[in-house]
Amino acid sequence: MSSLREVLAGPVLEVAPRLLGAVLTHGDVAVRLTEVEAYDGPNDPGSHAFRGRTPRNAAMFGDPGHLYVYFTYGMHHCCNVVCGPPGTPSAVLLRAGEVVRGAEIARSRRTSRSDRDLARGPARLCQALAIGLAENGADLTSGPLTLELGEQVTAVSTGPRVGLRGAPDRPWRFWESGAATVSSYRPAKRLPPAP
DNA sequence: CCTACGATCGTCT
DNA sequence: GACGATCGTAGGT
Repeated sequence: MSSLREVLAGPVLEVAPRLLGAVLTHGDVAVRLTEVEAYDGPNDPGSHAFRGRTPRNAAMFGDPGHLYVYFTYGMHHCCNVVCGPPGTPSAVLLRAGEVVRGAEIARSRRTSRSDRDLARGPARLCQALAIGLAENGADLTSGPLTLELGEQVTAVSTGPRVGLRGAPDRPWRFWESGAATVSSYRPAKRLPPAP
């Protein structure tokens, strides 16, 4: 049986689907992951690390098994699990999951009508788990934030990533087939019609 | 169900 | 100075 850190140190495209079914816990709230996206560091025009290391993305260049959290759209946070061999800035964006513990608390943090939507979407997942910049770089093998691999999910679907422009479409989004909590797909803004 | 749009600010050009 | 790994609401079908 391999440790979490060993698994996360593998190639990002192998790690990402293995995270489906894993449970991320922060204090009293826990979320079982149903949708993730792979970001392959320097080879990936869609990755925050594509243009090298900056203060914001520094956590991606750290050891696997840590969190990379960023702030976007002036109001939302998204979180990634850093993976790949140490120093390779690869990460898996946690896009959605189902709240399996602490639903009461998660509900109080969110303005959502249904429990299904509590952690459905990357920023909602962060809200439900109270993950913000304070958690950037957090070690997932100790402390209040922990990640536990679950039973391997066998029914996995793949498709293009969400919300990206300027990156070739790569089927690097993975979700548990049929899961109710998978985020709704919003295609990237369409280009204006050619003249 | 769907598409459209405003919010709001850190980051990098 | 432009834009974003998004969300919630509004309104139409």
